[in-house]
Amino acid sequence: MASSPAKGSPPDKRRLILDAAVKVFARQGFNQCRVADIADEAGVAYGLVYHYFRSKDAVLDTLFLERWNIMVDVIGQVDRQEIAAREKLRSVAGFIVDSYRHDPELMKVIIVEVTRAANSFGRTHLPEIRRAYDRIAEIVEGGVRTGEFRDAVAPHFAAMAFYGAIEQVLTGWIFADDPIGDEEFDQAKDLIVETICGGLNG
Amino acid sequence: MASSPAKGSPPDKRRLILDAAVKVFARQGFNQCRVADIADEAGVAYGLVYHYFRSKDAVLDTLFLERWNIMVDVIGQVDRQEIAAREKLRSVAGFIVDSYRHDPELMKVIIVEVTRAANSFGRTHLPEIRRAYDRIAEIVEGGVRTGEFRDAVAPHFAAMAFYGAIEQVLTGWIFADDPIGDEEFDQAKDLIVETICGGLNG
Amino acid sequence: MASSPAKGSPPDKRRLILDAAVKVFARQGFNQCRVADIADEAGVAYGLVYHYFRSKDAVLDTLFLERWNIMVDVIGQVDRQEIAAREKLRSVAGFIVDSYRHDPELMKVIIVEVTRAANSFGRTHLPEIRRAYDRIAEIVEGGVRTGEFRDAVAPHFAAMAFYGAIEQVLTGWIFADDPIGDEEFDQAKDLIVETICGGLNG
Amino acid sequence: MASSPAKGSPPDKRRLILDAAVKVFARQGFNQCRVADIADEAGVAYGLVYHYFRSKDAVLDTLFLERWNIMVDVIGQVDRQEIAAREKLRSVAGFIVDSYRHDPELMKVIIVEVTRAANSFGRTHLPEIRRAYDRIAEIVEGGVRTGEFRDAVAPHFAAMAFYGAIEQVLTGWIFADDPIGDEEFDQAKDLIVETICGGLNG
DNA sequence: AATGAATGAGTCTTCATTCAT
DNA sequence: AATGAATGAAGACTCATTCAT
Repeated sequence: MASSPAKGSPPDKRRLILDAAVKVFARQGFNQCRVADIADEAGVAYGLVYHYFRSKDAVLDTLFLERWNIMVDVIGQVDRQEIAAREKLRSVAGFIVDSYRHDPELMKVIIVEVTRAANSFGRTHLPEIRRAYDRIAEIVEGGVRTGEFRDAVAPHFAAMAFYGAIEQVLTGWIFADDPIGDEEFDQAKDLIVETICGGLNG
Repeated sequence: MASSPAKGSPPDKRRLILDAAVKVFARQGFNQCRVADIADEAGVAYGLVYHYFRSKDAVLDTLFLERWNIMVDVIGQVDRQEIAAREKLRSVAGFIVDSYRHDPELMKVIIVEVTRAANSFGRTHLPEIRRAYDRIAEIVEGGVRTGEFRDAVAPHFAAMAFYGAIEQVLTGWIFADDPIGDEEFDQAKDLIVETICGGLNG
Repeated sequence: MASSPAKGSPPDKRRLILDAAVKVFARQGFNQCRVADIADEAGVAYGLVYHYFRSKDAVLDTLFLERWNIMVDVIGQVDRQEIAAREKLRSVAGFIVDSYRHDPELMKVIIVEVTRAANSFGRTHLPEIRRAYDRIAEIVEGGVRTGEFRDAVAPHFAAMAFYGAIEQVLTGWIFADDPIGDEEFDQAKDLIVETICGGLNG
Repeated sequence: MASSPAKGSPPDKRRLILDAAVKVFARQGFNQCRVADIADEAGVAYGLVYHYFRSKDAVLDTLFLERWNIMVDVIGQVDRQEIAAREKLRSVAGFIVDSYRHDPELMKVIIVEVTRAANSFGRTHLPEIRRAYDRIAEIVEGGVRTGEFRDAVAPHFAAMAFYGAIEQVLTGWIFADDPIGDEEFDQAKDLIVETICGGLNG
């Protein structure tokens, strides 16, 4: 989903390129697409991509960091709220699911091309990726401290299970052939939290 | 970790190539490595790779299917055992973790290059990938049927959370700089099951 | 070394660009530098280079012709003086050496990018280049006519040896890592003439 | 002029490429020619150039070093002969002129693209280039030691004048439109030595 | 089976030049 | 005059695949 400039404002070509890149990376994959595809999709000249970005890699770096940093910030904000730990996890899961609902292509690119790409962008952005996990772990830690969560599971480990569950659900949607309905999105938020917090044994 | 031929038997060049490919794919990534790297690592001539495999893709296909089919079989066998559902999940988690312990490079390749590669091998092998999820879901289903698991969480969804948690833990190891100790592997098996079955609330 | 406008006069952007081009061509070579480098070095906008010059080539053409025409004129003036042929050659060698001393970067550009560039600028400016050789040859011819020089060496040939020796000395300086001292410049003038006129046998 | 394989031997593609590169570099200049031009001229596939050479640069490096090292060796051998210093210079001038006569395209490439290319190959090959000058200087030094040459001119300087004169003559031929006759080559050898040793004053 | 030379399409990147303001 | 965004052609290099031996 493309960011739209204010009404009547001149088209921001840089933004146009980034939005086009999301579409193309999502459709064909980073490695399978050519820079020309991005330019074509954006409706700009080939060279303009290189006017705004050092390289094809830099385009993906920019896309990832823009979104990922927002997510990291949100997780931090959520943790600072005065609500139950479970509600915090609910907010985080909700934010990530809504991120996918709002811009599935961008989230697909982030998950497929970055967070699991251990030999390329995942390695490059390891610090940023870990920062997100750490912040989720802090939420769990808080829950353990207040006694809301039991300490049978190490916070860092719980964070991995929680984020892993979310990413797996998103991966399922990414692979799905049919569009995902709103109910499914909302259900997912609940189920993720219910599974991780409530457990299967209940 | 390479499969070794019986003592005294002639070296199976095809196996040599597959084992070399695992190393190279794990080290550099499928897209970043060249066919020449595989041949070099295997110590065989360039052209021999094409004698045994139709294409570079076919090498990865072979590696993936060899291992993945074993896993799918194991999950099925586990489900047929007369044990508690939670124990079944424990066995599955144990098998996957041990797969990583036994051959981390192959598991890295499978996770990084296939199960999340929505635009390339993940798409191609979607049926096989889904079969594994389905079998895990069947285990959960069985647990719900016997009343061991509550039905607050849909089996298919629980399977995703379960497998997602495992893959996230493995991804953490994949990205780790230091080697993983045996205790950590064993602990992980327990924690995954404890998290998914017991939940954080306990 | 940049030409400076009269005190208080507005900065001549065209001159600024030419002087910057000399620096950049000398530092990186004509082919290795970009038009942006020239604009940056001059501190002007990219497009202004194209306001004053038709092309990147035209910048070098201008630089070359500005200096080369002066040299050709000087050689002509020297020849018209009533002095010994050897003194004329001494004046020409002195002028070229001083040209290098005064603006080594411009001379580097002229020698490296034009006078030996048989497939690009050297070909384009062949008439101008030959005019200089011809004028030197005329000096030698005069020396032969007056009996000062023997006729064992054809004037045109002597001119080539003379100019070749000078250019080789300059090339040595161009390649040198350390700055050249004033004594070395003055010595060179004498040695060039002494070598060509006196010969090694003496 | 291409090196020819022994009769009946299979065509050495590497040699074919080098010989083609000489032709193309001489005709169009190193920067103006494309790698495809070399492959076309050699009648081989594009990729084969990169099978035998790391880069376009490496092709020129190889060409230069092959020939230049021979020249340096020859100068050393000449100096070890028991002949007059003047005869040694005659031999060196003769060898260089004959090198041009035998393969004018290669010599053009060496002079135009390397020995004066202060920002690219000339800089890279500075040690080799200087070695040649040094050996010529040693010849002059020997002449001064035996009293054959006067010591009014420093050997290193005389070497530059000598080599500069030769290169200028070759440059004249390089720029010439008409082919050079055998007499002109032979004359040049004598005139160069006569000019540098005998001097214009005689 | 085994070798490695040969092929050539594909693509990122560069950069001179143009143009709207 | 001055700016710098926009254009797009050009070219080096890569590398999967083929093939002759």
